[in-house]
Amino acid sequence: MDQKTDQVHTSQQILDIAQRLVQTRGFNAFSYADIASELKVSKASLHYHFASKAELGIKLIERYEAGMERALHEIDASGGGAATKLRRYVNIYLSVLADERMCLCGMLAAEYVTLPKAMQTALDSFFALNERWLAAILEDGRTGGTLQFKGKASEAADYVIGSLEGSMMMARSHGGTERFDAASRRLLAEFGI
Amino acid sequence: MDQKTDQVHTSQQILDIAQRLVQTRGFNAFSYADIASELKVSKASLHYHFASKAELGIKLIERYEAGMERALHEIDASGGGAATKLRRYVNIYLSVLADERMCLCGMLAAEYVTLPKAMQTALDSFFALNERWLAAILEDGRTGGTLQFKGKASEAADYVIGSLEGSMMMARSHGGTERFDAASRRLLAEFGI
DNA sequence: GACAAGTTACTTATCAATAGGTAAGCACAG
DNA sequence: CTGTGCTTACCTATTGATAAGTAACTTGTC
Repeated sequence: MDQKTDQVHTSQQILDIAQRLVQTRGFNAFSYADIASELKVSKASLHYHFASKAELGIKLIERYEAGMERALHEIDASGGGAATKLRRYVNIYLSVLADERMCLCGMLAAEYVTLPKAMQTALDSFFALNERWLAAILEDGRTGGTLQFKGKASEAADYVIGSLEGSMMMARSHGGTERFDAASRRLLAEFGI
Repeated sequence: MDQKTDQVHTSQQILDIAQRLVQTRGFNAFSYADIASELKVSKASLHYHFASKAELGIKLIERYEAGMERALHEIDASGGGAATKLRRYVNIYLSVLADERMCLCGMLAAEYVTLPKAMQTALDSFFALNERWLAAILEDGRTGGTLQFKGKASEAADYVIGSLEGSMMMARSHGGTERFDAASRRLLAEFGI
């Protein structure tokens, strides 16, 4: 097999495994050894691709944010009103939970104070992206009369993010998505949908 | 000094320090060495009081749940309607956040899958207590006309807990309580208060 | 009330396992 | 023969945990 392809392939595989481990166990509860044994490569090989755990963590957040950005653009492009877009946003969280995972960044938010500064900065950026996008959708919906809420759209956006992340966390220990479903329906109902 | 008093004293101090560490850093991100150096005792001494980290964790949750139970009984006894009681419940979370901490159990919920079974069970019990109490208050308020919401009270209670825990988590990385204040006001508004 | 026999609350010293990380070198494609 | 993608073989620090000992106090027995 081609080496360059291999490199990309291996790097991606490392990130895939690491992401799943962070989403299920958290950043402080997995090690290079965990990835190495699963991928059947040496720990040193992991250090070749990601010099330090902090660097791996940063790449993980950046990739996750890029994926989220793509998903948000797809929602933007897919047509439908603000209410539909909000529903689709909630469904992103639902699909993560259905895979028995936490949101990568929700997990990392819990570990925030223990993370390297660069990871904290990357995390801030992820949540800022979500807040901006959500606030715009909410404001748009209120203007168009399809969404109802009071106060600043940015505050409402923070509320939505906090609610979804928290409900996800709570639902995870009970298995299944029922609790999250109920909570997200309630959240959407607040906006009149 | 009296020995028995000493034991209680030291055990409490260990729990106090461990609790703060879990609430700020998480269970997987602190060690016996952290407590030992802060309390200026040997690690072995910690193992004398709490044979294993898992045992320490269980005691931590049990004590926290007992404290919560006391706080809830105080709210019950303090008079006032369901709306006032709900407000006071939210204020418990607010005071924890004002101390720059996460809810102990909210933190542990994030680490759920990495915890010893006995800790998971203790955690379940904590959240079950909160859910039961909240559901009763909510149902009471709805019956009395002081709180408005739709659907099952237990589901509404789950929603409140998830929202509060999540908003707390999100607020923590931004310092201050403003974001949590805004979110909790919005949450309470949902119930018509 | 004296004194042996515990008990309590620690200590020092040590352990195996694991953490993240590095140095040096090998195989192989271009 | 050079660079890429790895490996083997380490290293140091830290993890939770244990063994063995000690000083200080308590308890039961005579």
